[in-house]
Amino acid sequence: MDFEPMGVAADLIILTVRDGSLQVLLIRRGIAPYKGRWALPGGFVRPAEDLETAARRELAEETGLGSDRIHLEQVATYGQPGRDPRGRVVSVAYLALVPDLPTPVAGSDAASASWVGVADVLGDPKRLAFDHHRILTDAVERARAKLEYSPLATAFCADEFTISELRGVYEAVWGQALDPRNFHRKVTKTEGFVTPTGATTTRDGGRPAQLFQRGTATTLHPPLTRA
Amino acid sequence: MDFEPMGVAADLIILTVRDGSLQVLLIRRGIAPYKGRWALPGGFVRPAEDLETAARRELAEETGLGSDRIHLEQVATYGQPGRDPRGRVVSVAYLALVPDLPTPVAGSDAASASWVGVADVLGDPKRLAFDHHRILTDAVERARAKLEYSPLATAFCADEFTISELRGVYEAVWGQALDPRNFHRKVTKTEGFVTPTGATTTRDGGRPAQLFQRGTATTLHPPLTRA
DNA sequence: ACAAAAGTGTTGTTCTTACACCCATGG
DNA sequence: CCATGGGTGTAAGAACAACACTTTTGT
Repeated sequence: MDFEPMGVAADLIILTVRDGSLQVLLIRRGIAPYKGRWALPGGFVRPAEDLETAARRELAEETGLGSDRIHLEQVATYGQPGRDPRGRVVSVAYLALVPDLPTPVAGSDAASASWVGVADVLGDPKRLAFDHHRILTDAVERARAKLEYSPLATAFCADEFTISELRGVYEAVWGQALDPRNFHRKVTKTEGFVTPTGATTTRDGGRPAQLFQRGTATTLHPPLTRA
Repeated sequence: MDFEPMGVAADLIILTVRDGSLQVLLIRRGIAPYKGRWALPGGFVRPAEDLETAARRELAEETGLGSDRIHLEQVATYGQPGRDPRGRVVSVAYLALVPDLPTPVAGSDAASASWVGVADVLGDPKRLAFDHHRILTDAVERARAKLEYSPLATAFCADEFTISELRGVYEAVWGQALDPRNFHRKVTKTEGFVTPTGATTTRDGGRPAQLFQRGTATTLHPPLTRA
């Protein structure tokens, strides 16, 4: 056992869909390095802590979300020497998908946290500190890909949702309009994707829509497809 | 910067297809802990070394493969406290896909390395040291999934290969027979998957088969599908 | 009545599957 | 000639895309 000790951090890409666009939770750095720049929330993994546990702890600290029901998955690990000017730090990136709750992003220790449009951030490679632009790019691509073959889009929705709300998630994440009629058919016919609750709502305007919950499927057959 | 220093290792899941079955390169551990058990090859990341560089170095050490043309991708990172009884070690797993070369697995520092059938190893959760059974499970599932939507199967083949050799890769990795005729059509019609070299071979017996090389595509549209 | 969104029907096209069939070689 | 694998044709069925059309609400 003869190794170089390194810092191990868990960084979070927390995504949500708000106002029809995909947004990411960023914090404004209050200290050097990269003071004043935007960064992904994150922090060091503690001695007796699992990687995912650390990610959930950070998630709770940043969002105030009792994180048990929040979707969280590991994306990749970044360890280029020099990626953190303070020393050798290896960062494990976790992707979190949260519904658009009226949660006002409980400001914690980090200076100020806020939701920022993903398209804006990805369009400017210098906006983020460290190698976070790269990490965000990878995480967003993961999310986009997983919507195709998994029922993950429901993670962005409240417990009960309408088909068009679900379609809004796809359209925001993929940045692409989908045919409401074909989408409706495909989603409701795919075994285990969504299950009707029996209730209806008129919150989207027009004719009342059925409400659904996530189903039990973990993969979608056949997948939904992007153009 | 106040963190618990940890060891960071790169572990390798080196897969190949030999004799019609998917095999993984394992080493027999010569020292405690888990002395005498099989384990994935790997080692600590050095101070000035990138994670992928470390993985390529280990790959070269274990297989003697000048690794530039070998497919290597990160799978996931494992960091449960207690996964290594010697101390806190976080392990970044890399998946390598190599052709069935007549390379006799250059024995290095590690006691003895050999190819073992993946089905056998996965069938016995106690065969591998540490949490390597879990890591192997994840890596194999990644490989199986990626064959569907990427031209990755060619990474298991020599520079020039026939369609039925490529089919043999799919059948070994998925553990499932495929229709030779439909497979042929699908592969040759998918833009950029394979390109004919013009040469033919009779090494598979029967009528001479065209030889192909990998194409330039990075994703397959439409994907090949498992049952 | 009208606008807006939900949801169903239909039609032509494309993809998939299963399998019949012919081709080109080695023995 | 025959066995072996390479490769093409084809027809039935499934999935898909585009869009006309009906339903049910709020205003």
